[in-house]
Amino acid sequence: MDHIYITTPLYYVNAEPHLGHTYTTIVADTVKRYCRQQGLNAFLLTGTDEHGDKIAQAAKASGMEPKAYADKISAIFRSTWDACGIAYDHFIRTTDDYHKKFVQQVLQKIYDSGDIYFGEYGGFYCYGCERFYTEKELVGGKCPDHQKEPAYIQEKNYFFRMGKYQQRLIDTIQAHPDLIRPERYRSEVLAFLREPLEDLSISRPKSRLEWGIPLPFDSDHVTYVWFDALINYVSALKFLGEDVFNAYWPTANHLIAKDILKPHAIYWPTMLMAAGLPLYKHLNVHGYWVMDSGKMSKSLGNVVRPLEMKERYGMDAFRYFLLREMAFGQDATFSLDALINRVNADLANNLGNFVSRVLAMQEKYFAGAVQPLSGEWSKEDAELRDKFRQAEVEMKRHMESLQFHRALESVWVALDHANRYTVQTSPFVLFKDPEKRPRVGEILHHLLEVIRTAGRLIAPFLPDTAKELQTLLATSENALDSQKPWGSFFAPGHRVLPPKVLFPRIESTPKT
RNA sequence: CGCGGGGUGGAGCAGCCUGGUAGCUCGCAAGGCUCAUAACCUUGAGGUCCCGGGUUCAAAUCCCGGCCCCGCAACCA
Repeated sequence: MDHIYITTPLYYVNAEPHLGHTYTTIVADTVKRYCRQQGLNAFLLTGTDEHGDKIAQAAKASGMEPKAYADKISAIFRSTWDACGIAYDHFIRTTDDYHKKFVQQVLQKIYDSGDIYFGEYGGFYCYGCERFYTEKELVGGKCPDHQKEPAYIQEKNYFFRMGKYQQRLIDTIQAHPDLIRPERYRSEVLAFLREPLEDLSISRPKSRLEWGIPLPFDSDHVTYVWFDALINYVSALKFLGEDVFNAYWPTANHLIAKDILKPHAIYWPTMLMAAGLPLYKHLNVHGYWVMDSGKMSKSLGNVVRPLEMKERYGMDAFRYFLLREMAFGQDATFSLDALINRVNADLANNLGNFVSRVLAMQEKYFAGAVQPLSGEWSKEDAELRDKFRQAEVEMKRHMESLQFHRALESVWVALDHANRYTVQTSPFVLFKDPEKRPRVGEILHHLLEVIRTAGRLIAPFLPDTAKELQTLLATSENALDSQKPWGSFFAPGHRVLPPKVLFPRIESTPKT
């Protein structure tokens, strides 16, 4: 396989980007960068979901047309991802013409094949909320928002024969154990599928919801969320060309949070089946960030704004925290204390300080000039190299199972060892004896290899830092991509730059 | 019997799928080093891995039961 297609969900434009959006997007970006580094053609899609009642209402509330409102919020998402350095390849909006057209094509196709029918839908409708409630949602028979009893109304809607594909879906999930992962979510889906699947309401009458894509076979109805929002994953590729679609679609890796598991694990594959399209390759599901609001400064409230985090701590520090702290699939706690702790311990102390000490010695002892490596390696030298080889192997394994926190951990195990090696070999002591200076040069050569290798390994996670490391090494060849073996990268005499503080220690929680 | 997750040294977590000396970060104690961002290195104290059964030569890890927390339950990642 030489392609991989990675998607984030389409973010609903009823709110500005928050921590949840940011996490999924950063994970997607990291996976893309990693795959690209592994030699794959990686394509990352993100975008915005812009239709629906909530948007129409929000637009009205701010005195705007729905499209103008969506334009505004969508632009905020896009510029946020740009500012965060997210390497997306295409940004799709569900209001894009090509998308609307494609959605209609798919609807027409499924309608023609008989899997969409006109039926009656009855339910408890609250005129205040302008939405239906299920019996379970009602509190004491009343709408939880308006404290009023909803009216039971019936309305004609179009339905997708989802139930028809239930068994095929179960069979598919069972035949492909890693279709939905981590496994807990697969189990959850299979558990849900033990109950009969009802058909899916996919339209709303225009009289009640205008802001949507009209059904091609009945202009009095518009598409309700599912067909509109999910199909983007395919429409974006189709828009870029049939060859792009053919190359990437079979490799699709969707990234989502657990709240939209059901639509992606059940509605979407059955829709694809009905449309005669192959299924995605993996559905990758992560957990929630739980706000530790007790430890958060008040002005931050419960909203973590990505740009604010970038401003305060730097994008890489923020990325590092998110990727290192959450075990993909499980919930994790977000707190500034934990973030500061991580940044100080792992980035400032372990990585940053390590780079400083190595470059400082290289500068002080040899004016930055790399010294030659003799054929004879000490036991420590070989062990150091092996630790990084091991880190690379483990990283690969953990990336394949989406365990980003473990992938990073394996690099830091090696970095810890590099700090230990520095003390064990003590070049700063040896240097005092002029006869031992060649050995000091060798040790530093190995330590520069550590910087190069660590830079390569962390590049998908901390792209800016990796670039800075490369700059400090000052090599003409791209140090982050080079596959040259340990010890053969630096030409003797090549000058590296003096140290620079990569991550300043954060002294205390800001109380702004 | 709605569904799911969790309960591991002072705090926060990983490990559990693929049983076999209980690991990480922070904090604490003592020492070392001086190249470095008051960093880095070494050592130490501290744990009935929620409880009770079971399987096994062996269980934090698998199975059964119980207790206690926490999310979700048709469109907030």
